[in-house]
Amino acid sequence: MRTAEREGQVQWALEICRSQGLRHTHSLARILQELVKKDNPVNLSELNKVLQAEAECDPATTYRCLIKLERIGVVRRLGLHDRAAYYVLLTPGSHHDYLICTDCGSIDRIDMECPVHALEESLQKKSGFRKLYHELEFYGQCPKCQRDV
Amino acid sequence: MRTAEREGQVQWALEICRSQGLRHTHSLARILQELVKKDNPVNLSELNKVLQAEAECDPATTYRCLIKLERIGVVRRLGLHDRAAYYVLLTPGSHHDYLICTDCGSIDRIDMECPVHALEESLQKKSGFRKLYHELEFYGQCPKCQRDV
DNA sequence: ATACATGCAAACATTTTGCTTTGGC
DNA sequence: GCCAAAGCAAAATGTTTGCATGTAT
Repeated sequence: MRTAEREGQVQWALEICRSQGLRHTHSLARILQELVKKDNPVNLSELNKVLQAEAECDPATTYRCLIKLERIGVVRRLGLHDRAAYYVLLTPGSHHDYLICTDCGSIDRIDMECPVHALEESLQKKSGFRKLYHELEFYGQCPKCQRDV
Repeated sequence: MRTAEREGQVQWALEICRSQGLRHTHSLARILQELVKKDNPVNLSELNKVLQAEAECDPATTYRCLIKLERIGVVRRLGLHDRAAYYVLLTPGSHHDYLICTDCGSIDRIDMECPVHALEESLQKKSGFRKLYHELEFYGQCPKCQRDV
């Protein structure tokens, strides 16, 4: 991804934040930048490793920011197998499924057409649930970890 | 599910445990019984609420049992959204996807043909991952929680 | 000026481990 | 009798909250 493209995503997110009444603070901007830069689910401690190291924001702040961002629909929180919660930026039209190694925990985005969209719609009608979305992850042992046994 | 059927599942699981070298203890049997009875993903604290109350087994024991059960392929650990680890019995031929309420946390099993199986196979070839399986969950707001707003 | 956001520290929840004792084989 | 499993208690990990202070609007 090009720098300009990243910058655009950050701007897009900040725009939504502003329109939803969040204040434009240094912490918020930095968190969004990191999320865009990683371009993959990240958990709190990973984020904090970067941000705290630079004394740019406190873990509690990161945590609270992410909650707000989730509430306004800018990020999504994923429950991957780890004990930690993971967060991804929800840029428009971007939905991703993941391939995760049960041994080393590596997370790869799967580039394929998601096969679940159609079902999601019919399920929404059948179940009466609202605001439906899904999470799809494949787990297994990655090539590297197969060798390391 | 009928009692006899349940009993059969427990026996099936115990059989595998034995063949894999696990000892047939009271705790193990009780944990399997609970898992069969719930017939839905359960987390540690739910299990312990029942088992500890009856002084039937210690949380640490439950925890360690589940790890063993997972290792030998009798249960699967799921990473649902509330960050507690959930466990389900993996009876042969049973794969389930879930519909989960983001508000109250209710977990419903979805009775539909899983649309991901075919993809799983091709992904296994393409990625070089081994022992691939997937986890698919739909999240949304259930009818009851829509009313409660 | 006001309300929201931050930082720090402490509280919580849950999982994981160490060690001694018990009990299945 | 031997070794895996259980029980108890403590450590580790990660999340969440309280409160005083700072800062965007």
